[in-house]
Amino acid sequence: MPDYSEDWHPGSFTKNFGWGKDGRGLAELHHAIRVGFGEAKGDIRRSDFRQRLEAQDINFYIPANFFLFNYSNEAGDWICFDELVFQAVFFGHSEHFDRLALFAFNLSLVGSWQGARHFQRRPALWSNRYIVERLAQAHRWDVSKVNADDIQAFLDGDGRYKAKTSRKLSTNLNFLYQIGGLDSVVADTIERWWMNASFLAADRLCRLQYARRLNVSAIGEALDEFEFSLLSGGKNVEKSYALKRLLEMYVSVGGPARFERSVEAINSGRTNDPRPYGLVDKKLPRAPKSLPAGVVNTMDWLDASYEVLNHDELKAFDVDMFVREASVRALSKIRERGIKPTMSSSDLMALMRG
DNA sequence: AGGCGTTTTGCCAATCAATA
DNA sequence: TATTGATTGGCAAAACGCCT
Repeated sequence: MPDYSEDWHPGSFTKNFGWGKDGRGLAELHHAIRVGFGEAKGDIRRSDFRQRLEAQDINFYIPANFFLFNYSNEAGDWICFDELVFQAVFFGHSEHFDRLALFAFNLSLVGSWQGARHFQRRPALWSNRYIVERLAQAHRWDVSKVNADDIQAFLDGDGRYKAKTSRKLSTNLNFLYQIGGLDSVVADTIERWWMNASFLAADRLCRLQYARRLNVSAIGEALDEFEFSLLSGGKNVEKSYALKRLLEMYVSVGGPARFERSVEAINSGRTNDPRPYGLVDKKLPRAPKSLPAGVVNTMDWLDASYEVLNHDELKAFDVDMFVREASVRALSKIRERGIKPTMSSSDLMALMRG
């Protein structure tokens, strides 16, 4: 069980990352991960990641110590090729990435490395508890109540926060929430980032052995313990169904081992397209789950309830795009037919469907 | 617009902790 | 105890916002 009585430290979060200006979201983080991993398609040395970032004057502490997953063994310190890295390396920067990265930050499970202090395993518990204890519980998901002053009041009123100042951390965190899109994280609908977030959380809980076995119930219990639903915008019937289906898929592709399996499949020639592909659950047509090349070919669970998308179809399947196009189509129909201000909403819906 | 007080941002120095 | 490396906070410049 997570220990929420642990002290909170700002870590290097009072150091500034340099997110860039005007609506670029977390593009700099996306870029940093690509720079750090280079051509690698598997775990890399923390020192290599660091060297590559510092060679380009990119702050190393924020990506490595707050967003990515670290572990060490006899051979040294490593950074995992997990779902967040997969999404950064194989897909261009998008809002899907920003939401996923913000989720990774809030989940705050980054493993450890040689010389790390104990509290650094959960480097942003202050954000994790702000989301769960303040936004979800006290504010009942009213995102409009989130601002630097509210974050600061939360920190100042909590004995677990151990630092001399709180203003800078509060303004920095509020800034991250704004550019990462916290307002869209709080959503009832199932989006692509949410599906990726379930894989990301599963990756980390498996790696940390909080999920002791690679099966749906063990991972599901670990996700509950670490409040996956609360950190990803709340629970509903559709999300519960989707999570179960996603975990079945996750287990079938080998869990954290899916990336190694993909590399093997490509190297051995068992798959000829090295690009990721997608699966769409026909009951959840809003969002496909992207998977690394070659990991599902032999799976017998892939039955008629899933649609397979090749890489190009996966790229084209963008919910935002779909919605935008649908709105444009509906608008032109409205103009054609001459909309009246007295129309009821059901009339409007009928028009949009037509 | 221009002046003025306030807040934010980013740089980096002081401090702190780990290791040799 | 010295050295190295990471964390935290101080500070000043820049940006913001609120008046005339």
